[in-house]
Amino acid sequence: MESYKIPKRSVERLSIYKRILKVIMDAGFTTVSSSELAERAGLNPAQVRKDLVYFGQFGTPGMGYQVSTLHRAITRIMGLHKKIPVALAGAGNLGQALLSYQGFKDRGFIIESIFDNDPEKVGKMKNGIKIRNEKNSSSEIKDKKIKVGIISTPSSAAQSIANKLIEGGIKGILNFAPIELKVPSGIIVVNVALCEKLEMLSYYLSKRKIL
Amino acid sequence: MESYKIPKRSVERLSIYKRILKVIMDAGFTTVSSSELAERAGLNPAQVRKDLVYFGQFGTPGMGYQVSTLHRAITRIMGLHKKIPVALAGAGNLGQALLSYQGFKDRGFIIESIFDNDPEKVGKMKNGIKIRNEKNSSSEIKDKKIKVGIISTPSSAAQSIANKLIEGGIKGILNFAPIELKVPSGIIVVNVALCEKLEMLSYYLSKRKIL
DNA sequence: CGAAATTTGTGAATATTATCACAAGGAATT
DNA sequence: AATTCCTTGTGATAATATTCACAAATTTCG
Ligand SMILES: NC(=O)c1ccc[n+]([C@@H]2O[C@H](COP(=O)([O-])OP(=O)(O)OC[C@H]3O[C@@H](n4cnc5c(N)ncnc54)[C@H](O)[C@@H]3O)[C@@H](O)[C@H]2O)c1
Ligand SMILES: NC(=O)c1ccc[n+]([C@@H]2O[C@H](COP(=O)([O-])OP(=O)(O)OC[C@H]3O[C@@H](n4cnc5c(N)ncnc54)[C@H](O)[C@@H]3O)[C@@H](O)[C@H]2O)c1
Repeated sequence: MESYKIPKRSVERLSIYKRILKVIMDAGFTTVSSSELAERAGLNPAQVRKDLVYFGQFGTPGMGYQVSTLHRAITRIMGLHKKIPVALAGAGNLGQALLSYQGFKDRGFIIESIFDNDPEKVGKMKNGIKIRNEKNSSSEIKDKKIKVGIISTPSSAAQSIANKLIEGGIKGILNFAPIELKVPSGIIVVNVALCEKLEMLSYYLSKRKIL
Repeated sequence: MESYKIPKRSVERLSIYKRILKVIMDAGFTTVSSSELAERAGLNPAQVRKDLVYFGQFGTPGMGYQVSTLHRAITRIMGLHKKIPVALAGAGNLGQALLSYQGFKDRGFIIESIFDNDPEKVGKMKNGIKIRNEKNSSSEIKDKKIKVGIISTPSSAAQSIANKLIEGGIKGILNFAPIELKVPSGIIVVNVALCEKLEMLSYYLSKRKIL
């Protein structure tokens, strides 16, 4: 049923290749080899080729890859060629940083709804949108047909807001709260494990007797 | 030279176990089994046991793990039992969110220096610290003996600020800029690949014809 | 045009990670 | 104290992921 088994890591790297291709393209180069890409991404050239071949044959032996063609192909493969409306739950410190992040817009992710439960915040405008009460999130998401949600509430509220988003029709969640969300099958959750990363850093530095 | 090869993933999961143990401890339980931990972390019980055994034998057959003992052990293994001074480069949207994040303090990460290059920001106070000009970052870090840095500048500035931090004696970097930093061997970089995560979400949703 | 130089795509070989499955250890129960 | 019931730690096995290495394709250059 699944189109071949493509490693999750390969998908994540696709995003990295796209970013690097953009840089190369802007620098005026028209072709690039797998070893050049690998060098810039800190990977093995064979891995770059394997990753790309999961999605099609983009290269020309003796020459490499057409930068703009490959960039466009990856953009399309990842579904980034059209705008994606997004709902944001939790307009706190992190939520507001995400709201004003240009990089999301550049990639086509448009935040179209914002939810919070703080009466101080509900009703206020942010980035041209009115912050709504999280109680109404399901129906608003349903109305706006939004499929992607970002959770940046405290972890205590994350599961309940996830349920509401899903009830409203959200199919994919980017979760910043340090908690494993329980979701029905078919719903995709991607966690941004920020604290874990910092703690990993602490581990490696401690091990080397640096801290 | 390296003490056994412990998978990076195991280290990251250690951090997850610690978080879950805290929840279980606060709920008043004194012991926990690998299957309970696995259930809550969305993992396989054997994996939980394997992960823990990399670091020591903490369990009692027939009973499981002593919650508080294991929590303390992990905290120590990860070097989180003492305060860790941190330098933050880039006091923009994200940087300011990180600054006011209680979770970092709770985990012992104390931001003691902030650098920016925006004359509007330099000199202003944030969380009780004066934002310094990034030009002076090396010497200030050297003076304060800070070993951990967080980079939340635009990616165009990330490499140069990384160089300065390292020059000042920083050994570990948590990097939010979407770029692969080049660093001397011995310096540890952990990337928070936020855009990649969102793009992955887009990919999986597109593949399922949801977007 | 033909030879040399590149560089892809890929099967095979490694290496790494995750899961299974069970003997052995210890707790709880009678 | 014997029995039953759990649950660990771990060797064996399976699944994944990465790297090697090379034939085939194509460009470049003489
Ligand atoms: N800020 C960071 O740098 C950072 C770093 C790592 C992880 N995180 C995680 O991200 C999440 C957000 O962090 P933050 O610093 O922005 O916290 P915050 O407290 O500043 O913001 C949380 C926001 O969520 C709102 N909220 C609470 N309950 C809600 C509900 N039921 N529905 C909708 N909104 C609700 C609050 O009113 C607040 O505006 C937390 O889970 C935190 O652990 C944050
Ligand atoms: N904000 C987000 O939600 C988000 C999400 C994903 C990734 N990121 C990444 O995080 C980084 C920061 O994002 P942001 O939204 O906070 O950007 P921002 O523009 O709001 O902030 C960047 C800050 O860095 C400062 N700066 C610039 N050059 C500097 C230098 N050489 N030394 C010190 N400081 C310098 C700027 O003055 C500014 O204050 C970027 O690389 C961005 O791609 C941000």
